[in-house]
Amino acid sequence: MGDLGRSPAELDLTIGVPGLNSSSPIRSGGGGCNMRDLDINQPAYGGEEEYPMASIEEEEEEGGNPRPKKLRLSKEQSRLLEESFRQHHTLNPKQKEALAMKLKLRPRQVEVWFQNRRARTKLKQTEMECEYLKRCFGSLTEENRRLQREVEELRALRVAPPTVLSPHTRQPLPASSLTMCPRCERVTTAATAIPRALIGRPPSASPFPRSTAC
DNA sequence: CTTGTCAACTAGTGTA
DNA sequence: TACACTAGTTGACAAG
Repeated sequence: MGDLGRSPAELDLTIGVPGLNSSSPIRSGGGGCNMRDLDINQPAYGGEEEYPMASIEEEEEEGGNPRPKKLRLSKEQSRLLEESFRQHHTLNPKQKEALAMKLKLRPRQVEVWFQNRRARTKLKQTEMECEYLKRCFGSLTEENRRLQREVEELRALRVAPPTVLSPHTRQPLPASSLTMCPRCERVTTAATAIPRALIGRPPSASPFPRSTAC
């Protein structure tokens, strides 16, 4: 992250300049700056490949350099690579070669950049997925708790029969006087459920006629 | 000194 | 078998 916030003065200091001697690197603000004192076009690990911007160091250190110093791509190189990455996440050999030429890098560097870029993209996606799944887990846990409470409440209702007040006397009715609509399963009293047309029928008749229940 | 970033590496795997 | 890719790692470097 910190790299994105670089000051402009730090950026274009180490672009390979053909013919520039390594003993006189370009630096900003005079001497003493330890940032970006490298030519980004230096090949890594002694550079067995031959490429337009072969480094001075390559000539100097033929004999087994342990590991090259850290290279940093310039702002412009990064921008072009990002732009290319937006168009396609992988490169065929021709595209790689062309892009490398354009950026004055070795194809291997372009290839590595794309590999790392894909890895970063995937990591970011994984992190986002992780966040999403965490949120899902949270809401499902909450939903689960709510449903558990509901189950407990319904269990309690089954143990103790419901208390229904008489619409006439406002007194609790005995459970035996309650009946349930077969369609909507709503509990009601026999007295209120009997339609007027059925009044006078034998008590065995259902208060919910087949065609007119609820 | 610690930590985060990133170029560049190695090892392992899939594919034509 | 060669090549391209991914995952994991290393090491340089900057910033806090």
